[in-house]
Amino acid sequence: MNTSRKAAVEEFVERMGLVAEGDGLPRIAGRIMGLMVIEGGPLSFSELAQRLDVSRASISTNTRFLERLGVIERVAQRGERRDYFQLATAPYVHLLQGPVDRMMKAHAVVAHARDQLSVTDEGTRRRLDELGVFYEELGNSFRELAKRFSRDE
Amino acid sequence: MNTSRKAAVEEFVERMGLVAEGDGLPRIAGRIMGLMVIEGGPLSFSELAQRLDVSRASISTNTRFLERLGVIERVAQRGERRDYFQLATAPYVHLLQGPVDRMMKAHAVVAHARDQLSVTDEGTRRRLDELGVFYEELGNSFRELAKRFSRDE
DNA sequence: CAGTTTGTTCGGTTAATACTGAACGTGTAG
DNA sequence: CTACACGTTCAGTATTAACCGAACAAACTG
Repeated sequence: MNTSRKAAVEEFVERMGLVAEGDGLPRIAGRIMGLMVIEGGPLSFSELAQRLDVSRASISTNTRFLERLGVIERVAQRGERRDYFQLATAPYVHLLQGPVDRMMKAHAVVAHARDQLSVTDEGTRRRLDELGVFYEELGNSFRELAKRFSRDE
Repeated sequence: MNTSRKAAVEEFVERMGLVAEGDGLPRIAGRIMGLMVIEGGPLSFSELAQRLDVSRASISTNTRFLERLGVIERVAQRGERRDYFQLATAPYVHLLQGPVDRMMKAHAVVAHARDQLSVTDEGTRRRLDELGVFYEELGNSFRELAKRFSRDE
């Protein structure tokens, strides 16, 4: 039964890798997240490399990446030299920052275009506004979600 | 002054290409969208290739892509053999379908994992639930936005 | 019927980037 | 002091996918 659990965990970790890839994150980052969701406790650098069967170099770059994002945090173990990692509090909020920035950027692109050439044609202005509202609302949704997920859970 | 407008349009079109790329769409698809937002009217296949300085092959694949997505539609011109394209009604809703699907998929991955090994550890179950809720809520937000943008605008 | 235009499809090239192996610096243990 | 463990960095490799040119079928023109 332990073997089937192990298989299930591995499957989940792999799938989280693919999910992450779909969101534009490196696959290994997703696999790290997946493993950390399963195993709560702090995992050592080497343990990650071993369990995921991945080079230490990749663990280094991806833990730094997730750490910088705010999804995981590096913790020290008393008397241990190794680095340990665990999920940050409210880890998933930080996954929304990238999308929020992208939407703001997109909105700015549209607004800039509107300022430059809106005068000319009425239809153009209307279509630019619609597109601008789209990106704006999308950004707002992400921000609201982020607010929700920063409080609780 | 016409030259500056032309430059502004080109800049916007290029930037829309980059925005699209950030959203995981092919750059040319974004450029097509950008051009169509500026020029309202139906644009011919050849015109697109010409204005965007892009191979007809790319126009073919990307118009098909956007058409399939529902963002643009292929329209006929009386007595014309060429294909013309224009923005669909409520074009941007369809850009949300992909994200919605991805979130549902992600949620399913988490739910499946939860079903297989939730029994064992309490913390694991909690963390899986949190992640599941995250994807679920994200999907819901996309759906709500889609509903908003399918009505008006 | 020959020749042209239109859009699609396919094979190959190119560009971006995730990942690895190896070299390195630092700290620790024997 | 030598040997090893740990994490980072860099250069090279591999993989993915966007894009193009060319060959093609279909439809129209003279």
